[in-house]
Amino acid sequence: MQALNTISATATAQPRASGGIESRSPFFPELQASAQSVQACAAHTTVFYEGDPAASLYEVVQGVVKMYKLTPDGRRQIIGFAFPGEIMGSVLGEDYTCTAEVVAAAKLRRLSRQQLLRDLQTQPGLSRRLLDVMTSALALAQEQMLLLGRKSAPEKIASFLLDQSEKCEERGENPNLLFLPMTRCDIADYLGLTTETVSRTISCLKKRGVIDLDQATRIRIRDIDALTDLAEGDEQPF
Amino acid sequence: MQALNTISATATAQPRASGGIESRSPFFPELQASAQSVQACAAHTTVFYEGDPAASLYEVVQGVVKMYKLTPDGRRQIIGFAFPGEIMGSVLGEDYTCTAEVVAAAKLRRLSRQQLLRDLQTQPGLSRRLLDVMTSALALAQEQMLLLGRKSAPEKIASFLLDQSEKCEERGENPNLLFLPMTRCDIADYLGLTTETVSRTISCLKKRGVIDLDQATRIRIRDIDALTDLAEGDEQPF
DNA sequence: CGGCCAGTTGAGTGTGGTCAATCGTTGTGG
DNA sequence: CCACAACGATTGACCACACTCAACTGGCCG
Repeated sequence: MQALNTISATATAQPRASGGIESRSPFFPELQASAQSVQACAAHTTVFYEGDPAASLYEVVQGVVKMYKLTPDGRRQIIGFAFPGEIMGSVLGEDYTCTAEVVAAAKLRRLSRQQLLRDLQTQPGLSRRLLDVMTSALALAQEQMLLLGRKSAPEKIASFLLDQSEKCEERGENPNLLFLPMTRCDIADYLGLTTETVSRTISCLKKRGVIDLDQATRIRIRDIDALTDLAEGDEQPF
Repeated sequence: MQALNTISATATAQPRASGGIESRSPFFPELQASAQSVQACAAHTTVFYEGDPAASLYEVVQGVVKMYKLTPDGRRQIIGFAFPGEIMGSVLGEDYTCTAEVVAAAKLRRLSRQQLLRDLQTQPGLSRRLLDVMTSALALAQEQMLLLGRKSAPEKIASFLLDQSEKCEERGENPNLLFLPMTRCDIADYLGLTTETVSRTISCLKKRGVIDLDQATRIRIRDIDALTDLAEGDEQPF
């Protein structure tokens, strides 16, 4: 399966900014053996394709990668964004279940799946950590299903911004100043909306004074309580 | 969780009409120790609540259980239906991430999570099997995100019916004769629709001759190719 | 300067939701 | 045993939220 929107991998220098996002330590420190290499990938590079044999897993060291699935006619659903410290691909799945494409210039640590499978036998703690990763991935997926199936556009946007804010906080950054390296179209495909609706809803939030933005990729949260209320559907959307 | 159906697919005995779907062997045969008991649960019984401490895991031996999440104002998203052979709850999560409620009279085998955690240390193959279960659960969740975010109502219904048909086939039953123990409202909450839309779409499929139904809970697939085309969005919905 | 792309904004439409009435089945109590 | 209540399913009329199509803006780079 090929991605429709696989834009030519022009090595465009990503407009700064993702510099701050970097994981401090490898996620699986015990796996130096199976770590093949750390490679740098420019934006729009496709790391792997859905349906291809899953030879490797990748740990995001720096940058952001989006994972998505496509319908036969080209509609896209972004499954998630992988930030530094996160793992893409699964140990036991024979094929990739989604396509991974670099959003903001990234460094990826490649792990051999075969090697990992062998390590599973010898390293007792490893499967436990993998289980841990998958447990939270599954919980996140369930939360996203609730969002996709039952939330309105304003609720989706508010939830997304709050999630990003939390991620910022976990990285020790200012949770009120979000840098969003993905495009409006990416956000739309993540939330089950269109670019226009994303743009409109964000404009509306700005007009209300809930958020503020100078550039499209940089959002300041002014009223986090209003955002929380909106995410939970407590408040009138418009 | 298709991997869960790696149970003996030999037997074809399909007992009593009201959903006497039953798995013949426990999913974790090595876990007789941690298996507390097998309890019978009537329809509408709640097995566990989202947010409660996850003391136990449950294997569905017979019947069907739905798992769902709620928004603060009561909207519901069904995360999945658990059929015989499938596991509910996770080993490493401290709290349940969703609520589980019996759809069709069920028998559930309870497994102590504490005991399972201990068994993880001593039984080398166990974590591998758990990883396997979670891997397919995650793949399924991703597929469902694509459905919820990007498919139209007819595509959702068609996809759902095909999924159910596949499940039938894996159980060794007639894949063209579906028994759906869940209500239209359950189906709607699983697909991110309303009961009315589910009902309308099913009626439309019937009118077109794609499916046939005498009772609401029993659907015969007459034209599986048309259904496949519809699920992929190849065909005009109406 | 001009092309390109992401983003924004506007106008109009349509899919699916809301509200409401009716039908059909099941189960219960007089 | 039948009447009736309760509930799920179906169908219709209408509406609104989000999508489509389109125009325009602003930033970036050749």
